[in-house]
This record gives sequence, structure tokens and C-alpha cells, in this order.
Amino acid sequence: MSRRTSPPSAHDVARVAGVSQAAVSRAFTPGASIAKDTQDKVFRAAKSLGYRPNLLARSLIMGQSGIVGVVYGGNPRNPFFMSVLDALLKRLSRARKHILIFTVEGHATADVHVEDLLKYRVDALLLMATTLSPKLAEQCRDAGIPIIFFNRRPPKKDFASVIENNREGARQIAEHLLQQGYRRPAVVAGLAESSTGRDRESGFIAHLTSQGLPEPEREVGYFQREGALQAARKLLARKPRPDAIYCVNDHMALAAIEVARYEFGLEIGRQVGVAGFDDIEQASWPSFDLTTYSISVESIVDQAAMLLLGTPGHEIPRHSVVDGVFKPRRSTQRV
Amino acid sequence: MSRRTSPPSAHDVARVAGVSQAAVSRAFTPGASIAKDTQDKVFRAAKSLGYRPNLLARSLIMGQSGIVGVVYGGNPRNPFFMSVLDALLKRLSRARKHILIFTVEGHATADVHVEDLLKYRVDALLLMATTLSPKLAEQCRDAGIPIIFFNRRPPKKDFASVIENNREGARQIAEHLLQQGYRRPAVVAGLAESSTGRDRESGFIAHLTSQGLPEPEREVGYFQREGALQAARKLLARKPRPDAIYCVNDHMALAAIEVARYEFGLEIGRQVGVAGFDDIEQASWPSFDLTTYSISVESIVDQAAMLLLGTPGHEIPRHSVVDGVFKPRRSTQRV
DNA sequence: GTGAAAGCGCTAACAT
DNA sequence: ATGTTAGCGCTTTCAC
Repeated sequence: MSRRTSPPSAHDVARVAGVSQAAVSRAFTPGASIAKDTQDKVFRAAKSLGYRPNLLARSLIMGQSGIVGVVYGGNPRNPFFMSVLDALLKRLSRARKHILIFTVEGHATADVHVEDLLKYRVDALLLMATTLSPKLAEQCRDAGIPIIFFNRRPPKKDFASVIENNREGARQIAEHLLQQGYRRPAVVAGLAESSTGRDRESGFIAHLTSQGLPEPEREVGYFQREGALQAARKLLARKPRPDAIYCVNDHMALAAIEVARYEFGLEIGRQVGVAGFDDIEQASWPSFDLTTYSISVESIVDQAAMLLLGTPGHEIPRHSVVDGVFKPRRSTQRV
Repeated sequence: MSRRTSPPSAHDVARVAGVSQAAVSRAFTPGASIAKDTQDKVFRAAKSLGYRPNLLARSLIMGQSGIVGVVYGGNPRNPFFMSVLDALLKRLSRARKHILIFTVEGHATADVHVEDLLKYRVDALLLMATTLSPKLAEQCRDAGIPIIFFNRRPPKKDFASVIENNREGARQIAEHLLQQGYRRPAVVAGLAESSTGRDRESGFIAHLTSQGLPEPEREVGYFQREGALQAARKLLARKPRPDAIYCVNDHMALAAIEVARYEFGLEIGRQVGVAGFDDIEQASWPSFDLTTYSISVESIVDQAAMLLLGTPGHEIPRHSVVDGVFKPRRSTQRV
């Protein structure tokens, strides 16, 4: 009931319980050597005071905070991010880790935020669809902070990463388009800065040309809806018109479908095939029914969690390339 | 180059710079009284050591951490959340505040996570589409931690909140449906536990009945796509069939549109009107062109930020009800 | 099993 | 303007 200025400390609890402050600490440390009796006294006193151990103080001593830093770049409108964030939140919460989250705008690196994160002595760092300057990355490693590049190739190979098998997915999509009889597929690219975008593009093109097709037409969509709308418009206005459009993510592919259907009056699949990448929730909606390469959010998050939670200070840099599953749908069904 | 076990401290910097440890502290405290000369020495030493002030230590003393806790409930698939989170991230980052984020699953309260947040001595708390037990809420207030209920009515009126004008939005939608000539509008409700859902529903129903219509048919969609699909199916199978469906959020309305269009072969607008609430990005896509009540994410986030950043310890509990803008679109255009 | 004491890295008086 | 000193709330030896 009484309004205090500062929360009760272990000392306060100790007074009330009639024990030493150290005993209070032990009572709240699982596995510490303390008599059941003393612990009960402490707990009762703690409860009556509304005591909660100050994690800042504990972290100060232990040198680690129980906090994992997450920095994401790219387009926040992309539903894929929210799925990943949500899965990560649930996964790390099981490991009693908390997430300090940041976003970087545009093509900037995560550097500014990582500086802050280091000041909080975070236990690990996850960089999602964004990069870090090699210098800072090295400082993190020297400080013993595991850093995971998620959805982006790391600046140097000795940093851990979790990446989808972008080139393979792109290859499968290309192969499927060929088998469906499309002969003039075009590409909507992402961003030159993004390794993910580059891989999804080059894997696609490589397969097409290996099968004797010429370099496909290409426009840049910047991973954004706006960009994809314009890219699709330009591509579909060309003569001869591409008979298929592959976008390096679903988010852009949905835009392409709408341009083709509502602006050009084309029937998706029969008159123009559209394919994406990610298998976001909307891809399976009847309005789109988008052919795509499905990334299992659970499995990439699991991989990332393993790397993040690895023994602190002595992480083994690793790279996992997570395979997805090709999902043919109506958007590339010719008949 | 050398791999250290623990990061350099202010003491280390002081040694190298040939000053006292306090001087180092001052050098990194904006506005502290320190000679430009000394500061330079400190900065040089700091840079050479790769020193970064330990924010945990600073927070321990200051009693506040620079961290704001955000707990969100509801359906993480709802794009509205990501927009809000993103806007909040940008807004708070300007105030040099960081966000520790949590999610609660199902109908649970935010209690577990708030316990953790209190242990980190967060400066403020934002609860989005979720609630807190009155007891914990009071403990937060007693600890001087501002707590904002976002998108949810607080357990007691003396807690701050930022809420959209749900009843008014619902009223405008009802009025619009009437004017468009719809006479048998049905409702897809949210969750009984959600004040937002209840307000959006009751505001709608209240206006209809005030205009002489009978209580509308009603199904529960639980704010989820799955739930909305089923609700829409049930409603559209009734005889006589409702001539309009109002869903208490856009996310569910998109599902309703697809059921009506692809499963019942109905023409949206002419044969069945569909309206939502929120104005998420997809609402304006040509595939849906959904009539809705538009909430400005920027403005609600601004409101929330003002409350969050209010003088710590002495926040003035306040309630802002943010008006939106009614957006008539083709999904309720009769002709 | 328990208490006393040292100290994590920093800020904030208090001197000078 | 700068150094000295005393903590912030905890964990961790080290005695006992």
C-alpha cells in the first residue's frame, strides 16, 4: 500500500527475515547451499515486502545480462519478419533469455545499435537482414559475444550464420517454371546490398541460362511493395511480354500478382506465372495462391537459438544453411 | 587484436589516460564539468582500449535502465502489430530508450513477463492488446513505473491508456452500411476478453439497433484468420443470408472477403458488403479494397511515447482516445 | 549452513 | 576542473 521511492533490496529483506543479506541472495539462487528453513523465512519476508532481485546488479557481477540483442533491417512491412520475431521470442523465453530489439532503416548497418547493445553487456547478438561493419563484428567476437547473421551472409566467414538455401530454392523455382512451359521468365530483384537477394536472383538466373535460356529481363523491387509494383509494371509493359515473373520474396510477388491481374487484366498462371520466396502466410490465401519456396520459420529459429545459446565466451562459429520446401501453387499453373 | 576475458572498465581507461576514474565518468557524461583537454585524453585512451561505458552499472546507480518493456498479446499474424512495433521502435530510439520485448500466448495475462521486466528495473511498460493483474499493475505504479495500456482498457481507471476510438469507428461503419442500403449486416466478433473487440462490436450493434434494425447475426472469430474463415462460412450459409459482414478487425475481414468470393462465389460489395477495422496495409490492396476505420499508427504511437517518456516516478495517469478516419472502399459499394 | 567482507563498474557528493 | 570517497544491490570467497 505504501508508496516507496525505491524498491526493497536484499538488505531490507534480510532485516525482516532476521538473516544476513548473503542468505537472501542464496535463497534466490537455485542450487545454493541454504537450509530449507532459512529459505522459507527469506521467501516470506520477500513476499511481504514485494521484493524482486535486481537483475541489473546481478548482471553487473556476472558479466552477462540474460539479454539477447536483435537487430533487424529490411522492410518492416514484410510479414516474414514478424513470424521470425515471434518464433524467436517464444524460443528464447524458454531459455529465460530476453530480447532487446532494434531496427535499422534503409541500407544502414546495425553499428549504432550494436554499440548500445554492447554497453548493456548482452549475451548474444542476432542480426536479421542487416549487416555490421567488420570492425565492430570483431570487437563483439573479442568480447566473447556470439553474433549470428540471420538471413545475411556475415562479413567474414568466421562469424556464425543461419541462412536459407536461397540458391537451391531459386533453382527449384526456375526448374519448375521451365517445366510448366514458361519461356520468358523475368526477375524482380531485391537490393544489391542483400546477400539473400543476390543469391535468390543468381541461383535463378544460373539455372535458366544453364538450360539454354537467355539472361532474363530484370527490374529491381528493393524488397518493397512500391518497388515491386513499379517493377512489375515495367516488365509487363515490355514487348514481347515476359510470360512469368519471379520475385525474390513473396511480399513483392503479391504486388506483382495484383499488377498483372488488376492493371493488365492478365490471368495469373495461364497468361503470366508468378513465383515468390519465403512462403509467408498470405502466399497460401486463395487470392494469391502463390508458388514459392517455403522456409520453415521454426527450423531457422531453432538453428539460431542453438548458436545464440551456445556456451558464452567460447562459441564455435558455425554456418547453417537451412533447406526449405518448394511449394507449387496455382500462380504458376499453366492450364 | 588481443582477446580479453572481460571488457575494459573506466578504471583501465583512467590508468592509460593518467586521470582519475571519476574523470572518465565525467568525460562520458554530457554536460559534466570537465576540461576539453582532459576529455580528449580520456577519449583517446578509451578508443585505444575499446572502452564502452557499462550501462548496467550506470543503471544500477541511477535506478533506471533506459529500457522500456513492451508486452504484446493478441495474434502475432496481425500485421497491425508489426506496424506499431516498428513505429514505436523508431519513436523511442529518438529518445534513446530501448525496448525489451515479450509476447504472451493465448488469453494469458502479461504477469509473468512483467515480473521479469520489473527485475530489470525498466523505466516504463507498454502493454499492447494484453492485460495485467490489478495487483501487479498496482505494484508497478507503486514502484513509480509508468504503465500504458495500449489497445486495451486498463484494469482500473487510474492507469494510463491509449485506445482508438473504437465505438465511434464502429458507429461510422454501421452508419455507412445503412446508407449503402445493407439491411442484414452480420458481425464477426473478436474475443470476449478484449475490450477493443467488445467496443468495436457494441458500438456497431448499438448504432444499428438505434436505427431500428434488429440485433445482427453474430459469430466469433477470435481475431484469428482461422476463426474468421469459419465465422464467415457459418454466417454466409444462413438463410436468409446476411448482406454485409462487419469484422472487428481487418485481418479477419480479409478472410471474410475470401470466403465470400472464393467459396460462395459472391461479388464483394454488390452481393455482400465487407468492412473491417484498423486499415492495415493489405486493406488498400486491389484484391481486397476493404472499407475500414483507419487508425494512424503514428499518432497512437506518439501518444504512447508521451506517456512513456513522462517524468519518471511522477507520471500523470492519462487516457487518450485516438480518433481514426473512416475509409469507405469498394468492399461496401453496393452498385 | 551461515555471516562478514570484498568488489562488480559506475555516479554523485564532497573536498580541494 | 579534478581527485577522493562512498555507495548502488547484488554474488562470491572465506571463515566459522
